[in-house]
Parts: sequence; C-alpha cells; structure tokens
Amino acid sequence: MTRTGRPGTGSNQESVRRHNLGTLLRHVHRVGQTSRADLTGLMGLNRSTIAGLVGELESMRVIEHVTPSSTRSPARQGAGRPSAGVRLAADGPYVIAVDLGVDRATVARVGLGGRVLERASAPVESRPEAWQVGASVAALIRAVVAGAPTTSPLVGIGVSVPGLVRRSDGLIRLAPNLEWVDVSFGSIVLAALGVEIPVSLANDADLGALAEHHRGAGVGVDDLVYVAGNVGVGAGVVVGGVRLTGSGGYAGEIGHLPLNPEGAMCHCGNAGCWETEVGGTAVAAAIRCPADRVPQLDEELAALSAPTPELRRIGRHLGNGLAAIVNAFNPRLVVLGGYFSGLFTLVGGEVQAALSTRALPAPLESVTLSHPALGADSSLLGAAEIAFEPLLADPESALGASLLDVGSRLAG
Amino acid sequence: MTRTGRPGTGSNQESVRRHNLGTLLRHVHRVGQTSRADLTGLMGLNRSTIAGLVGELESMRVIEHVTPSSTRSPARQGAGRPSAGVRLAADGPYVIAVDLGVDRATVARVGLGGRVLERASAPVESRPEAWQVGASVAALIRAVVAGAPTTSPLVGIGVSVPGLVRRSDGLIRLAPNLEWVDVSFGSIVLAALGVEIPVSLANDADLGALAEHHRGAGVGVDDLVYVAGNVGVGAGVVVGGVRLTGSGGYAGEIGHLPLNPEGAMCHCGNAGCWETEVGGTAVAAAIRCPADRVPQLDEELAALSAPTPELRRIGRHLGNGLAAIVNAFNPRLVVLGGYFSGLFTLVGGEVQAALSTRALPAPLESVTLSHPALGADSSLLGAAEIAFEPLLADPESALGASLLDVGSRLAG
DNA sequence: GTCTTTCGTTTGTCCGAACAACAATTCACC
DNA sequence: GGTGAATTGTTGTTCGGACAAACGAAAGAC
Repeated sequence: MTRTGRPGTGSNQESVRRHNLGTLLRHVHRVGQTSRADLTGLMGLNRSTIAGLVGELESMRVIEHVTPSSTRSPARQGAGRPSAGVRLAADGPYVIAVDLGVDRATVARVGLGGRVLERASAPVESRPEAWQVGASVAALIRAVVAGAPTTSPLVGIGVSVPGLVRRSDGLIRLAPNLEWVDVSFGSIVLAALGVEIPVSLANDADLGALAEHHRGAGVGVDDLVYVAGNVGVGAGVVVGGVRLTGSGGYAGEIGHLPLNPEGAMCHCGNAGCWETEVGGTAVAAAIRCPADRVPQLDEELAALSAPTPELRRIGRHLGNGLAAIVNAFNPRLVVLGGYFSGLFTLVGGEVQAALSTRALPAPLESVTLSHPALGADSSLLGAAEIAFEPLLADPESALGASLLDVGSRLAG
Repeated sequence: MTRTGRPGTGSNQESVRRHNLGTLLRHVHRVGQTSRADLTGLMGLNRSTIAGLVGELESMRVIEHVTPSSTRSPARQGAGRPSAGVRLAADGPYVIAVDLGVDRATVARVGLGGRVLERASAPVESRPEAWQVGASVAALIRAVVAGAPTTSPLVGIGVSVPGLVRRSDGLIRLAPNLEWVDVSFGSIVLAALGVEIPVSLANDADLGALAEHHRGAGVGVDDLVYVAGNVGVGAGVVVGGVRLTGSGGYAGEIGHLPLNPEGAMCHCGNAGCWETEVGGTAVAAAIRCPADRVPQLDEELAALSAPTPELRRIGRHLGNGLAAIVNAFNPRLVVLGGYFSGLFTLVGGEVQAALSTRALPAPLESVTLSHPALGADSSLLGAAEIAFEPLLADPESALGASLLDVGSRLAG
C-alpha cells in the first residue's frame, strides 16, 4: 500500500486498471452471469483486454469461468463460436448486511450479486441500549458467518439505520424509534466482534432506494425516490444512479415537510408535519390499530379488504406529499416502501389523484408509482450494496484489506 | 472522429489523456492562474506528465506560459526554483451566454475563467413570440461577437431559461412568465444566426446554483441550493459538485410546495402553494408595489429602509419553505437569489427563526444562508459554464467542433 | 461437408505516465 | 557575497496496459 489512495484528480495508468477491473466486476455483480463477448460490448474495450481483466479477477477467486457448452442460453442469437461465460465465484467474497428495524434486527451474509446466503434475526426490545443491540447483532453475525467457507473473504459490514447517519464517519446522530442520540454503532459492533473491518452505515430509506435501484423495481432507472412509511416517514433518493446524501448525509428527510400549519402537533415540536398526517400514528388511528402493533402496520393494512374514509383522506395527504417530492426531485419512479405499500394498494386512486393535481405537469408525466420489488429486504440489500462498494471500486486493494477464515476468528 | 464517443464504460488510454487534459484545463478555468507545481500537487501526476499536458494545451492556444519572474506572488513560500506560471490565453476560446429574463434578455461573450468580455442586452416585451425573442437574441449575439479576435474559437452557446427545460433535448416545456409552451428556442436562435454550434439550455435557478458554486458564494461547497425569487419561485440544486437535474430536467421546482391548504389560490390551480406566500405577487402586495414593477421587485425592496409587518410574515413563510429544502436536500449553503436577497436583508431574522424551528437539528447545524456573490449575473455565468462543459470534458474534440472567425461568419 | 460468423488466444506494437538524472533558479545561512 | 539546500523544469528511458492483427476454435447456415 505504498502508492494507493493518492488524492489527486488525475488518472494514471494504475487508476485505469483499477477502474476497469472494478467496472467489470460491477457488471458481473449486477447481472450475475454474462459472457466475455457481452462485456467487450458493454465496456467498449478490446477482446484481449477483457480477457486479461477476466483472468485477473479469476485468479483473485472473485469470478469463475463457465464452459461455453453449459452457457448455451435459449436466447442464443446468430452463428459463431459461443462466448465463454463469466459468473460470480461460488465461494467468493461476501459481506455482512445488518438491518436495524424498530422491533427486530436482521443480519445476513450476502454474496456478490446480492445473493442472501444466510440470515438470522432477533427481536429488539423497545428503547434499547446501544451496547445491548451491538452485542445482539454481534451474536447474529457470528451465527451467520459460522457456515461460511474459510477461503471466502469478508469484505465489510453494512448497516441500515432507522435514523440520521452522519456521512463523514457513520455516527448515528438520531434514531427516534430507538431513542438513540449520537451513537457510534459501528465501533460498538466491531468492539463486540473483536475484529477490524470496514463498516458502512446509512439511513434505511437511502439504502432502500439504492437496493431498489440496483435489483428491484428501479432497475434501469437512474432517478428514483424510495419513500418509506415505517413508524416515521423518510425518503431515499437516487440521482443519476448514485445515492443522494447531501452535505452531512441527512438528505431525504421529508417526514417533517410543513404541509399543514393548522395540523396536529408533531413530536418534533412543530405543527402539521407530513408525518402527522401519513405517519404510523395517523394510520393506526385511521384503522383503529392498537399502539403496540404500529411496527406491524403493514400486516394490519394487508388484512384490510376495503379502505375506510379516514384512510382515503390519508391517501390524499400521501399524494400531496409525493407531489412535493416529484416537484423537488423529478424522479422517474417513486417506490412506496414500508406500510405505504399496503396503503397504496388500498387507496392508490386517492394517492394518484392527489399527486396528479398537485404536481407540475412536466415532472408528473414521466413519473410512476410502484411497490417495492424486494419487499421488506430493500434496506438489508442496500446495506449489502454499500458494504460491497469498496470492492467494486478497487477489487485488488479491497481484497487485500478483507478478512479470511472469519468463522474461527470471530469464535476466538 | 472515428473512435471518439464510444459508449463503453471502460477507460482506455485515449480517455485517460482526454480526462487529464480536461481536468487540467478545468483547474485553470477555476482558479484563473496557477503554477505547474500547483498542478502537479492538485492532480497527483508527475512533473513531466504535467509538462506534457501543459504543452499540449499551450499548442492549442487555450492556455499560455507565464515567465516565473512575473509570477512571483507575495505568498511565495519556501526556497527553490520558482514554478512556471500557467494562465488562460488572452485570445482563447469563448462562449456566448444568454440570460432570458422576464423583462429583458442579456447576452455576453464569456471567456474561460468566467470573464465577461463583452455584453449587451435588450428589453423583452411582455408575452413575446419566441421567434421575436430569438431574432433579438441573435442580433445581440452578432453585436457581442463583432469585437472578438478572428482567431478565438467559439465553443458553444448557453442559455438560461426562466422555466422548465427538458434535459434530453433542451426543449422549453413551460416558461410561465413568457407564456411559452414547448418552444425549441435553441433551434430558433441557431436558425436566426445561420450557423451550427452546440447550444445548451437550462433552468435559470439551476444555472444560478452552478455559477455560485463555481465562482460565487459557494466556492468549495459541494452541496448547495440556490433559491431564486423572481416573478415565480424556483430552486437550483448542486449535489456533490454537480447540477441536480432529475429525470427530465425539472428538479428543484419547489415553488408549488403545498405549504398551506387554507392558503390563497395559485395560478397552478391549487391552493396554498409556497409561491402564493413568498412569490412576487405576495411580496408586491406587502409593500404596495404596482403590478408592473414586479419584475423590479429587488429594486423596490432595496429602497425600503424598514420591513412592514406583512414583510415579516413573508419572511417567516420563506423560512418555512427553506426548512423543507434543508430537510430534503441537506445543503451546506443556501443562496438566496433574486428579490429573496433583498428580502433576506430586511427580514433575515424572521427567515432564520422560522428555518431554525422547522428544520431538523442535524441538517440545520451545518447550513448557512447567504446572499449571492455574483449579484444578478448568476444565471448568466451559469449559462457560460454549461456552454464550456464540453470543452472541459474533452478539449481536443471540442476545439475541433468549434467555430473560428465568428464575426464575419455571422455577418454574412 | 463446407462456408461463414463469432469468439478466444497469442504476439507484437503503441501510447502515455512514471522514473531517474541533470540543469536551473531561488532562498537561507554564514 | 559565496555556498549549500530546496524546489522545479527538462530530457531520455522504462514500464504498464490497452490495442491491433493473425490464427485457431466452435458453432450455425447452406
């Protein structure tokens, strides 16, 4: 590591190699399996160059060769020699994805391509101490890692947080439902594990947006917003294919849009925030759901067959807020996650109508509302994506910093 | 042009050269004058590599050599041989920047470094025909170009539009104050000029944000929002140093945030848009300004010595809307352009107070409100920036596509 | 069964950045 | 004022990596 990480903005020949290696791996990571011929077309490089890059990644045990005969896909086009297949290695690098929910923590071992190889979860009591959650997550990580091949390197840990995460260092500034303020959850987990690996933390809605963009409802869509109704309301934004973080990392906090000066008081101290109209409390009141079932609001909504008038009103409010989002970000897709998905199936008409009347025609004409394609796993898979990011940016150095034989290391 | 513009995402050696050449020119474009030693530090390349790049740009007559003796700046640090200076060539490439205002059109010849070399403007009557404005702008362009050296190449035209501009092709979808719908203003101007050069169009607030980011109040700030109060209200957003366009190009249209369901009717057909509370009409009513002076609202506000109670109320509304912006985009800087600047000097306290109570603490703590540093030229200079963009991305091919001896070509 | 098409492989070439050595120029110190 | 240290420009060489061409391999088309 003598010369890596140079801060300069110029590109030298090492950076070219790094970039090409990473781009190639990123493509395979995205589609799972390709052919070398496809890669030459996608990357615009020479056949021989692709051969070199594939060979290098193969020697790193990240991808593996597939004999052309078994690659023969039904969509095989013209004549000619079939191209050699390239796919992700079976025992390749993996990451640990952690999804801190309001009532339970989910941990998964995720391989390249977003394959969930193993998963485990545990309930989280209300108003938990950070170190308790850290210990619980560490135990889940140990369980999930136990079955991993010793030759598979662990690249990093990604954590989805229901709250505001500072971009610079991953500090959890505020997690309302956990009642955490300024918690350095990454170091807590690492201390509990007793190892040193890269940990990336980010907001759950941001990660939901990222996951839906990569392998969900937003594949091929470079500008989308993922609006999640959980206990609170938050949004994640993907712009030009990259996550919108903002200066501090708090972008997309649209739960407290001041949509109604005469509205109810919000816990933030102001009146008429969007969250007071479409948040968990409001929806629970509209369907007479007991307070302790608010974390499972999606199930409660799914059990309903027909919307109540109060729900219809909430649907209109949801559409109003979405109009603000559509005007501000001009996405091509808005994914409604959390219990908003159930709400959308019930009162989709009201949501669409309110959105159509309040949004500007120009941004409106290209936007689509949709359910998440990854269900409740959006944030988890997004956490995996940010953990993989260093590997995709520079495979060689990320593998150098990765951890081998994780099972025994964590046990000891 | 046999191999350029390859769609692939891999980098080859040509792209390295292109990128380095562009990055070097971009640096010089930003700071105006540097030394080769600074460039080696900034770009992280070898001295000899920088020498080669500088030499190539010098042979293109884009930058020029400065003898070290005259470079000797007072802030000269340690010992050693002084580094050779590099500055933009005096008769280098330039662009035409056009700022379509609500009541007048401004055209400038702008050189690298954002230097306004020549400018002219003409009034625009109310509800003008597009071809009339196009002819007027073409005449201004001819005037502005007349004095240009015949050896200076014209790289492109940038146009700032007070309305919604489609990103894909620059079509003006809607310009409310001009009452234009679906106007292809770029082709109109080109037809009036009788030449074929690249024309880039974008929203005025977006370009204001870009200009303030490059050479205004937001230098060094990668996440900022430029909120402009003109007749309407719009915002331009810079995220991570790049313009936020959104899917269609309409991002940042926050004038119709539904902030007050019981508010006044807006011309968009809905009630309580932000624009009804802080827009030109509302402010004009608050200071008893006649309707025909609304385009000059900034002057009217500047003439005021003390705010009226109605203005204070508008200030609070402005702060409320800014809170939504701060929560949504998490910028580090919010530049208040148009008449918002004058409003901010009068009722800055109210604006800040409302912002502080309604924005979340985390994004709030790092945000600053400020006046524009470029005055009324923000959008004009932003238009110049987008016109220069192809040159900075690839100097060689952009110069190849540029136009020489413009004065006589346009006269003919 | 042969031709065409497409792809993988190999070899050599070329381009551009890095490197090393040397000359140039200034400052600091005596 | 002279000398050494420090920094930079210049030049020639090296090296890494993409590219081009030639060749063989594997399929489909006739």
